[in-house]
Amino acid sequence: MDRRQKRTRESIFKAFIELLSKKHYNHITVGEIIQLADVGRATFYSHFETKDFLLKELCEELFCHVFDHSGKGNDKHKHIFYCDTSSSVFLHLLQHLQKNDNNILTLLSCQNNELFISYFKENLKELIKNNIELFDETKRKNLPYDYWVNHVSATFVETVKWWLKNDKKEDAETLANYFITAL
Amino acid sequence: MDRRQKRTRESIFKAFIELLSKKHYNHITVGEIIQLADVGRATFYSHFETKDFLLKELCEELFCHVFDHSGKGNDKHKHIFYCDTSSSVFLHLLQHLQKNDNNILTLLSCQNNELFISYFKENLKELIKNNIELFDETKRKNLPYDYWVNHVSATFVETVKWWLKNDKKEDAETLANYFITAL
DNA sequence: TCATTACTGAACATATTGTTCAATATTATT
DNA sequence: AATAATATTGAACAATATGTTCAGTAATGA
Repeated sequence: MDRRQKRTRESIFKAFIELLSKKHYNHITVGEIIQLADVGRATFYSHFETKDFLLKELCEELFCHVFDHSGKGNDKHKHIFYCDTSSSVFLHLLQHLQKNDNNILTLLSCQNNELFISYFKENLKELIKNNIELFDETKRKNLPYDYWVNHVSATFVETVKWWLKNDKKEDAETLANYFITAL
Repeated sequence: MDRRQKRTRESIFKAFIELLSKKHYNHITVGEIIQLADVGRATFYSHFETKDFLLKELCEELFCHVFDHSGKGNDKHKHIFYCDTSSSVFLHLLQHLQKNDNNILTLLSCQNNELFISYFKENLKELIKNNIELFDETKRKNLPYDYWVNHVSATFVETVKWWLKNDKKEDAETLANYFITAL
C-alpha cells in the first residue's frame, strides 16, 4: 500500500478515536475528523464511503489485531489467545486490556461503546466456541449450547464493563476470579 | 393536559416507534417523524427539544409503565412486579414481554436497541436490589454485592436478547428456567 | 526521469436542523 | 354561546452537514 494512503488512513483513525473518547459518535462530524486528522475532505471520502463505514472499518481493524484468527501457535505472539495456553485465557485477555493495547480499552470505555462491545462479544464467542473444553461442563447443566456460549461471553463482557465503570480498581487476577466464580 | 397536546405527543411517539422498527435511529429524520405523525414542524419542536430528547422521553414513558416504581401492593395491577408475588417475578416479566405490552418488545428487538436495553437493565437492577432476598444467597458466593446485582440483571437481559434473536421459540417458563439455571 | 497515483481545496447541490411568526383551530371556562 | 387562552400550522429562514466534482499539485515507485 502506498505510503500516503497508509499515513492518511492512520491519521483519520487516530483523530476518530480521539474524538470518540470525548464525544458521542452521533455528534462527531466529518468536518471535525478531517480537521483533526489534517486531511482534505475529498481525501476522507476517497477512503471511507461514510462515517458509518469508518466506524465499521476501525472495529474490524482493531479487533482483528486483538483476536487474531489466522494460523495458530505462532510464537511471535500475534494472537491474544494462543500465546500462552497454560495460564488462563481470560486472565491473559484482561491483562492485554489493562495495557490498553490498540486502544481497545479507550473504545470500550467511550460513550456509545455499543458497537465496540458487540464486536468484542462476537469475537469472544468465537474464542469460547473454539475452546469450550476449557469450561467446566458440569456448570452448563442442561442449558442449550448456544445459550451457554452466549452466557459465558456475556458474563465476561459484563465483567469488563463493570470493571470500567468502577474506575478499574481491581487487578486482572481478581477480575478473572469474579468471572469464573459468577459462571 | 390539553387534549391536543396529548394527541400530538402520542401521535409522535407512535410514528417514532414505527420508524424505529424499520430503520436505525441515526437515519430517522425529524422530517420523517412529523410526516408520519402528521404534525407540523413547529409543533414537534414545541414538544421535544431534539430527536435525542424524544428518544429519552419515550424510554422513560414506556419503562415507567412496565416497572412502576410508585406505591406498592396496588391491586389494579399497575406494577409489573407487585401484582403477583407468589409466582416468579421474572416469569411474570417474561410473560408481559411476550404480550409485547407497551411495545417494549418491539423496541428491544429493533436495530440500535442499545438505549432501550440499557434502560431495561437499569430498571431491572432496581427490581433486583429491592428483592434481593428472592435470590439464592449461596450462589452469590463472595462476589461483591454490586457485581452480583449487575450479573443477575445482565443475565436476565441476555436471556431476553438471546430469545429475541432466536425468533422467540421458547415459552416463558422455559426461558425463566434457563435464567435461573445459568445463575 | 517519468508515469502513476494520492492529496488538496474550493466550490457545489442537496438535505437536515432548529427557529420564527402571523394566521388558524381547538380547548376550557364562564 | 361567547370568550380568552392555548395549541397547531405552514411557510420561510439561517445555519450546518453531507457527499461529489474537478482541475491543480505533490508524493511515490519503478
